[in-house]
Amino acid sequence: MTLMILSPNGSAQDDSPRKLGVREKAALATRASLLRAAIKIFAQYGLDGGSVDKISKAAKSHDRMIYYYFGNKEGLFVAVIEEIYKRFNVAESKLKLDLLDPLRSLEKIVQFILRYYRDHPEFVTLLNIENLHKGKHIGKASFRDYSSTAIGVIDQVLTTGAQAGVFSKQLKARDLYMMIAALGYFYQSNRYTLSAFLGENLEAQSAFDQWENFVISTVLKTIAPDSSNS
Amino acid sequence: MTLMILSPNGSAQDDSPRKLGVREKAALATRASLLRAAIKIFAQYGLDGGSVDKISKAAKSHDRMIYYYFGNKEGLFVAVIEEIYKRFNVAESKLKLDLLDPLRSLEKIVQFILRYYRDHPEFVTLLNIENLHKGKHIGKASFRDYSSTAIGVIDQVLTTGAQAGVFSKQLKARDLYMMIAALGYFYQSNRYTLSAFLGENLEAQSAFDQWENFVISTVLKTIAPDSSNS
Amino acid sequence: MTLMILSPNGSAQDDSPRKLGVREKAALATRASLLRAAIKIFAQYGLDGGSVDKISKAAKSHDRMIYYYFGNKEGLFVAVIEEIYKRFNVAESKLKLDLLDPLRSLEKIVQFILRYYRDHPEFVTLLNIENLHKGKHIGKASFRDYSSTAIGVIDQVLTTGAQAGVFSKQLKARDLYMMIAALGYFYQSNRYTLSAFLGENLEAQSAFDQWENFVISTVLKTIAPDSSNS
Amino acid sequence: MTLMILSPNGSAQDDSPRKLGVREKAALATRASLLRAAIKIFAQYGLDGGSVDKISKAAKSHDRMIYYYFGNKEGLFVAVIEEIYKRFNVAESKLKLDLLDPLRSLEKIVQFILRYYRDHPEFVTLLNIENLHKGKHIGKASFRDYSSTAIGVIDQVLTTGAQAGVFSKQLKARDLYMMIAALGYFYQSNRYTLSAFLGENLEAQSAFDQWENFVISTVLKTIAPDSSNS
DNA sequence: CATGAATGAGCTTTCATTCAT
DNA sequence: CATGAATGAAAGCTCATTCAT
Repeated sequence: MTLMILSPNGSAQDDSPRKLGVREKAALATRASLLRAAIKIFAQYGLDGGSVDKISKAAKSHDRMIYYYFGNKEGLFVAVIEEIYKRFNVAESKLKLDLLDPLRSLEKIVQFILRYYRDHPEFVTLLNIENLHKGKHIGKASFRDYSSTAIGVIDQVLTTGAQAGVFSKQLKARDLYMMIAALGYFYQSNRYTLSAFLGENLEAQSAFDQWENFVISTVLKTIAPDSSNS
Repeated sequence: MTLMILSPNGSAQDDSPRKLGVREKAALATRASLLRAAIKIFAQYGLDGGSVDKISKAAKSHDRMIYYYFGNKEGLFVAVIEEIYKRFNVAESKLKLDLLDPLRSLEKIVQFILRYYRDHPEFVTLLNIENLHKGKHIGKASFRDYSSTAIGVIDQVLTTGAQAGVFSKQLKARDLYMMIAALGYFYQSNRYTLSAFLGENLEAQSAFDQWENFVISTVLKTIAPDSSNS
Repeated sequence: MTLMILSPNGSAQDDSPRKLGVREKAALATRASLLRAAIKIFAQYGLDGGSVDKISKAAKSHDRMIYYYFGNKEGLFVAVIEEIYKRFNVAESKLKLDLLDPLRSLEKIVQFILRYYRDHPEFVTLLNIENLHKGKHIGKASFRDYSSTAIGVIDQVLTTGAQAGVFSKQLKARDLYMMIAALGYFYQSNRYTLSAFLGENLEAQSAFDQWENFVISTVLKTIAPDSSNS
Repeated sequence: MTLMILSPNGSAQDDSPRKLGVREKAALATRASLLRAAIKIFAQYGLDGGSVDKISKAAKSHDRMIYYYFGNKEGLFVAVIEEIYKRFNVAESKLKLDLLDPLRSLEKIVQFILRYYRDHPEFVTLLNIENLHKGKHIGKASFRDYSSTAIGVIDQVLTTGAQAGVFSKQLKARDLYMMIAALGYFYQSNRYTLSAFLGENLEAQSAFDQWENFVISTVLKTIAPDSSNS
């Protein structure tokens, strides 16, 4: 469920639902359909603007079903937050890193994060919505500490790199993680106001590529051993 | 109207309104009061959640006045976006930088941005809202290109620093500006979800101080001349 | 569904709803009640003046139900137009005419139309409203071409009368129909301004009787074979 | 002020405003402009839909002026009703009839009425609106009995025709007037619903011409001496 | 497991009108 | 003679949610 370190333990399947009846299957399908629609509609219209009606119609279901499966609108949004983190984690877990090459690993991590944000704007949007609501729902979501594992991986990379003498020893994994996330997130999240100000379309492929290169080089500079101290 | 470079030309007073009648004064007060209330309420409840009723009541005025002065709710929000940018700019213009000391200047710019975001959460929140609406309103706002002047200042600092041999010549001001903004903005904007994940309260003074130091040192590392290239 | 020609085929029951549950019955009652109230309120206050609130209250229901059953106010008005035409048609279909007596048939048709307008002022009023709105709703209503069948009957009467030598052959049924409708409609529709001008109350029974006689005699003169041509 | 009978007494100028100051002129212009705008807007949007705001803007004036000149919205509508009757009368007064040719005179009267309705749809529309409001405003308007003079003229024509032996003696002028008005008015007023039903565009020139011919011939048949009675 | 019916509160906006200058 | 400011009521409509089958 996290950045995989060359050991594909794909066996982990906690919530294994064995042998579902046809009705249970249909029920799960309805639930999944509502959840998928909710992600789309909430990302598009916001939490207030995304009405249960819009969602149930997008899912080709009925309002009532949302209450049936998620209790109420808030419960649905909690499930949405859970789901998008789960998806992020699943994607993250498919990242294959070679700890023997920490520089390359770090580059890959940066690339993964920046591109995930770019390719999943609903993830960014929904996190923004949640922060606008002061993190009210995330506390009610039930998931194991995902992000910390991501930080753990960065920590491992940092440690390996430091041992190899290519990285500075003083850096905290948390800071580096936040730095990468910030540089990727901000670019995506604020692309509309930024584009207006910079007079430049940040959604263009070239702009993104340039930014990605900048972030990678900045991150590498950040972890480089202090030359004046050596 | 921008980062002031040691030349306090505070005299500029463009739209000087001379001799207002008592009615005109009251009218301006009503408008200003509505705008102030709108900033507060929109930041608190969002664009959908911040009803014209809540706003007009917070301003001790009436719904109708919003339509009188701003046309409609959207016009009010456009005015809000304009206003918060104006405020940011006014604050920015009070920053006094000594170009002879580019390192210190850069440090001050970073500090200013990070602390402005921290001390004006409504600025961050409202920009998020605007981005959630795909920058729909900012295009309708009428203001001179603010951010580019900010970038201009950074550009000057970078050039001065490069001439003095303390900065790398290859860095683009735009990238550096975005980097600083991203690191400051993300910390503030995503503090709720981040706090949940890191298991750490990012609103604590110590957490902020630590992050500020990290950002300053990272920025300085980023602009440092490439030692291997020297 | 039209002027019945002595063949009472009252059996026709197309949309037979068999065995309704108690809920479904109540639902239909709610819908019907809203529609009835809408006819009354729209006729009384006009389309703008007849608020959904007034209507729902008159129907002892709730605003929301109008949107539930009719989509919006406009949809409700479309349903109203449909309904009043349907009612007119039902009444029309009960008219029993003897084609062997075309003179008497024509007289009966004139009487029916004039008296229907008089006894159903809401029909006239609502048609006026619709024309004030340039026929915007009638296009959205779904009904089989009613009026043309009415014209068809007049056509039959005219043909029969012409064959019997009592009617002129040159008259178009459409023109005769419009003439009768015009004479009946105008009297009812414009009775307020007319009364003011003529200084005479057109709502008095005697005034109506006199007008009815005038219309009948005029119609008969109109269809009479041209004496100079005989 | 009425159907002129070959005696152009154009001298009648009651409300002669002699020598206006420049301010008084401007004031009258404002008033006239508002009135003109009101006719247009009321005809277009109805009494409820035609807001004082729309009207004052269309007149390039201000809401307040409506209250200044007409007291309130109702007063404005009363003035509108007055104005359109006045206009109709002015047009009517320009009709030149030769009483020595009653047949031709009648034809001309029919033509005048039908064409006036066609060319001044706002007249028809506004009368409809007034009738929808049960003639509430017309009573408050101050004008001399216009329509009765029209009837008077028809009466003269009828008398002359009867004396000449070409018209029936039994016809009442009022009935004939109402008949002509009805046939012209209904065609114009109900053209939208009629067009929908007849499947024929009544606004086409050819349709109007045909109807005009029908009305003229019908009117002539109506006043023809009863051949069986002669 | 799913659905149509119902509810009451809330939303943005427009309205006719009056006030103060 | 004209204007900007202000007001309170009401409009059409959407909302999240619950009820009864």
